Amino acid sequence: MKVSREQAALNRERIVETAARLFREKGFDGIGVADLMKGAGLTHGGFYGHFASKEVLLAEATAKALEKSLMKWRKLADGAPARPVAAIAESYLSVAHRDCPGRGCAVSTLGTDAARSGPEVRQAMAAGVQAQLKLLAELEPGADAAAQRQRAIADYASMVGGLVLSRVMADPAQSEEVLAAVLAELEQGR
Amino acid sequence: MKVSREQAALNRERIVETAARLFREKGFDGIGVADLMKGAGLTHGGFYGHFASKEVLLAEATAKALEKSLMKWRKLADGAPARPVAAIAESYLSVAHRDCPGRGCAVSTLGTDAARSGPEVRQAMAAGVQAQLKLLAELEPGADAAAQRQRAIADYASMVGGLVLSRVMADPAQSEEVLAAVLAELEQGR
DNA sequence: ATTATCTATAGATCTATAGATAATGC
DNA sequence: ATTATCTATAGATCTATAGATAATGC
Repeated sequence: MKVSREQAALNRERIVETAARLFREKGFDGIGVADLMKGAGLTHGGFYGHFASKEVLLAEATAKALEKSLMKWRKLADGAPARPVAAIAESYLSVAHRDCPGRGCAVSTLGTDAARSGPEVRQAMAAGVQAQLKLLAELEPGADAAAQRQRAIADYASMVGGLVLSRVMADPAQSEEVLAAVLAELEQGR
Repeated sequence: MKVSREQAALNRERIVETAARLFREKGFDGIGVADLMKGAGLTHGGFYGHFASKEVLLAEATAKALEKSLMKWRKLADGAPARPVAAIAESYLSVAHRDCPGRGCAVSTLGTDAARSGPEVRQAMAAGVQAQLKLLAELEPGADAAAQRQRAIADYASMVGGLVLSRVMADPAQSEEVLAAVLAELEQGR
């Protein structure tokens, strides 16, 4: 039953990764500790050897999800140096992203849950958002740093809101109209 | 114990109003039928005389909340005929709105919950969003109806995303920076 | 007689803990 | 000997239902 320390660390990692996916797919209250552990291939009693509470995992999974998003943004920007923000926006406001909430931006899937959560979770998400805003601001055109940051915030808000709206729309045509409109207006603006 | 038909209809109405507030404040899974009924001054057993299930109430409360938002937008637009969209955006991206989720836009509080819900709830929210987009499009400047609608969608997405981000930010200064930036960029765009 | 509401509870599920188990690491 | 995981369960909570109650509406 017992595993090596190394394996235990890998198990912990797998719990966080599984949680980062399942929370984004089902929401904070949509998945329980037992099913979460099952998803990671463990039994639910073992959970509390790794985490003090479900909420601690929420915070960690949120941070992990946003770290991965930041890495993805960096890659997208590096792959399109002439128009990095447009590359990020096109990826963000895509049908693929809309249909894969479990691997996408945690703000678009867990933003409202986080806003209602305790300080640990909110802090984790706020820090992740700030990191993404920092990168986005560097990539934005603009007269000065303040103008770049303002644009970064506005663009991020458009992307988050656009994706949330596209997921609310049950009709695919309506949903894709939203994605296309937000993207078009975003690229028109510059 | 029994009340008149008229009173029963008023009670049903009060359950929906209470639900519309509490769901927006606490999320779909953050409030149970018992507490909901308590909030409406009734006992929880009586709930199922009015609604077939909690999910049916979710859909109805969502529709009610969005109807009220639409009425508010109409009023704001009528009160500022020279710049109706700006008036709506200023109200939407305000500290007051951020701090009163229970009386504010249901997309900003329940959008991600709705995206994970069944067809009834999603349909209710999608219909509410379409009604708001219709009004907003009429108020937008633009060469033709298509341009107006595109702007309406993009502006709505900015507002929703901006408010969600502002609620994620635990630090008031950061939160208000988001509101101000989205609003400024939105008004600059025209 | 009908029915809106209440009390009580069934049955499921959820977080967290206690204690047993068995393999690791000294 | 230590400890990562497992089994089992406590205690709380949640949706939904059953049956009783008492006031309305015919």
